[in-house]
Formats: sequence, C-alpha cells, structure tokens
Amino acid sequence: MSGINNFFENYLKQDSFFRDKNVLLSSYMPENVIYREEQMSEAANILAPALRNEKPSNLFIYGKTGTGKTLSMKSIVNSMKEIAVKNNIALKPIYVNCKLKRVADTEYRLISQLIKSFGRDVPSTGLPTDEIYNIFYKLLDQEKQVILLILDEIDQLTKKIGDEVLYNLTRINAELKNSQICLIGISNNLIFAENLDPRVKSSLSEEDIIFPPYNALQIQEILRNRSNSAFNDGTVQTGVIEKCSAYAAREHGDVRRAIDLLRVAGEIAERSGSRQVEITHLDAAERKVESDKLISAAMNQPRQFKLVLFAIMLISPQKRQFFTGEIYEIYGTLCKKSNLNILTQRRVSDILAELDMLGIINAKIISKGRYGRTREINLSLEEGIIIKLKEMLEKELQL
DNA sequence: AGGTATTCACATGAAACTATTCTCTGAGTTAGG
DNA sequence: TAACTCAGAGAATAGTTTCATGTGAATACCTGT
Repeated sequence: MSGINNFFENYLKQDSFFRDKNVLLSSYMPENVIYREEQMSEAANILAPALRNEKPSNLFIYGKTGTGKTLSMKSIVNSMKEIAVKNNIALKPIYVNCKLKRVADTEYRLISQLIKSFGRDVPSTGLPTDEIYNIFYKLLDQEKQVILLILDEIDQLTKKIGDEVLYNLTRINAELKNSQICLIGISNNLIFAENLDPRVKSSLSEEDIIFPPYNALQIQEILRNRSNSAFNDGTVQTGVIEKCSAYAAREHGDVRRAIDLLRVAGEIAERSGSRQVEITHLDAAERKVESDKLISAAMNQPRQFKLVLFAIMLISPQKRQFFTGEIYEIYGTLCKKSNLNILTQRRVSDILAELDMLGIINAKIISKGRYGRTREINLSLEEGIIIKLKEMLEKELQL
C-alpha cells in the first residue's frame, strides 16, 4: 500500500477531536444566545408590531465586533418568521451584509442584492440605478407585507458611498401602498451616526440598542458551551478555554475572534498528532490567525499595490525607518524593470496610507522641518511573515 | 537673543478621466414561408 | 416577416491622474539690544 494511502487510512482511524466543527464556524447559529437577553427582548419589543402587520420603528444596533449583534438579530428575526409562517402573516426578513465586496458594497449592488432576495435576478451592471430602484419598488409592492431589512455593517457602506442610499430607503415607505419596510441597521462603529445626514439619522435611529462587550467570564461561558458541542470530551486541556477568553477579553470582548482562535487551535492540534488541544496550540493559532489575516489582506490588493509593498520589503532590511520619497524611487525602478507604468506619487501616497490601515506597515506623519513633511514608515511584521509574504510577492510579480 | 517668515517634501481633497464589463437598442442581414 | 447578429450608446465601477490646497517645524532672515 502506498504511503499516501496509509496516511488516509490512519487519518480515518484516528478519532477526530471534533464532534462537530460547524459549531465553531462564524455561520453557526446556536439555539439560544446567552448574555444578550436584555438586548434581545428590547429588540423583540420594538419589532413585534410587524406581526400585526404594522410597521415597527426603525432600529439601530451599535456594538463592537463580536458582541453578538448579528447573531441576536438573526435569531430574533428567525423566530418571528417562524411565528409568521405558523399564523399566516406576511412578514419578510431580508439580511444583507453591506461589507461583502462585489456583493452589496455599492448602491447599485445593494439594491440588486435586495431584488435577488425576492427571487428575481438583475444584471450586475449596465442598467441605470433608477431602473433598479423601479424594479425594487414594484417587487416590494406586489403584496401586502412587512419587510424587515437588516443591513449589517452599515457603517462600511456609508463610509464608501455616502448616505444617499439610506435616505432613499427611509423614504421608500412613503411611496409604497401595500408593503411597509422596516430598517434595522447594524454598526460596529459607535459614533457612526454622527456624520450622517440629520434627516437620515433621525429616521433611521428611531430606536437604538447598544450591545456592550462581553466580560471575561461571559466569554468563558460562551466558549465552554461551544467547545462542549464542538470537541469530543476530554480533548481540550484545562486552561485553554480560560486563556482563549482572557485573550479575547483583552481585545474588547470579541467572541467571534475567540471562537475562531479555538477552532484554529483545534485544527493545529489535530494535525500535530497531539491527543489534546494544548495551550501551545492556542499560541500557535494566535500567530497563524494573525499572519493569515495580514497575508490574505495583502494578496487581495491590486498589482501596483503589491509592487509598492515589495519595494518596502526591499529597503526594510537595510533601514529601520524610511520615507515616502525613498519608497517611491525604488518602486519606480521596480516598475521599469518589470515594464509596468509608474503610478503618480499621489497614488503611492494613498497606497501607503492603506498599507498603514491594514497594519502591514507602521506609518507616522512627521515634519522634518526645513526638509519637508512626510511619512516615517517601518515595516511592522514579524520576520516569518515577511519572508513568506516576500516569496509570494516575488512569485506573483515575477521579479 | 528673540521673533518672524520661508521653505521643503510631501499630505490631503476634489474632480475628472480611463478601461472594463455589462446592458439595451435598433439597423442590417438572413432564413423560412 | 420573424429571427438573428452586431455595432454603438450608455451605465456602473475600480483604479488612477490632474489640479489645488494644506501643513509642521528646522532654518533663514531680520530686529533691536
């Protein structure tokens, strides 16, 4: 029997750590959401009129990432839908995540996504935006119903394309005869509403609910619940859950991250042939999650972007700090070498700002007095990640 | 010495442009009756 | 005459360019002592 066959045989025989890995995926819906009872009953109160075919107040949900906003709202809406079906009430919940690239991150795409949720497809481009709106209106008004429209990560949407869409959406009700639409916005950004058009702001947040971060104990409990159904008994070393939650609590109570970490730790442990998920695996997971995030962020950028990054990687071994101008020069020669046209300094400046946002570089704007004002940059990555990234870039850019 | 004014090397903003992808429209072409 | 093809016009979008304006402090340039 060949080696690879052997491997698969052993793989099967080895009893897996995981009882049900899905429990640790972000798409998993637990039966009940713990420690969010207060917020959920408040939201339920606000939304309940929908079941009597009245339009509930628009609702706005604030809270940092991983505080159970999306989960809670989905859970509420699901149970409302269940009851609606049982009692023959026309209620249609729609959930859209506005951050998804190429899905719902522009006005056109958002509306077309909504249309899709009614079971109709529209072209992804080529039509004027009002056309799309018209189709949407018509679909909405086909039958008498209340629509619960959940816009997740709504702050990302307005950051990118402004608040006009929201204004349009809030005004839709005036034009509809049969249906009514209730907007539920979910935002990670606590001060999101402040730079919104006041008209939009007042009509969008008729009611709002804040989701506070979980504390360490709560995270621990949630994690324990999940891990009990995700892992087989006795496969998680004592202390792992505690450390994992402590880590998440430090990062403003982000449970999603903690769960992610636990899953990756499990995977690493499984692959390493260990009998238990140990704390060392957790540490390894932390590093892996971090570096995967950075690498995929970098690799998903346009070609010129990568070239700039590569230029930075070329100087960084020689100097700890460097400036925009130096990078631009190196980038220029790189471009010539690989026969690409050179971007303007303006653009490169923006790219550097984006790299800073992604956490790949560390840039600080300083003034060198008589010698100008510029970004003082240093590469803020671990050695391992740098080498890996550099290899990938080299390969892709064929340098 | 102390106080202004300059000046550098970019940063930051706004608007406009370009290439690509996709639709719709209507003229011209083709095939069938 | 109905069906098909195909170029042209128009949209949306991402990535840029162009033009214009802003900026913090090390230096240059005064000023009066």
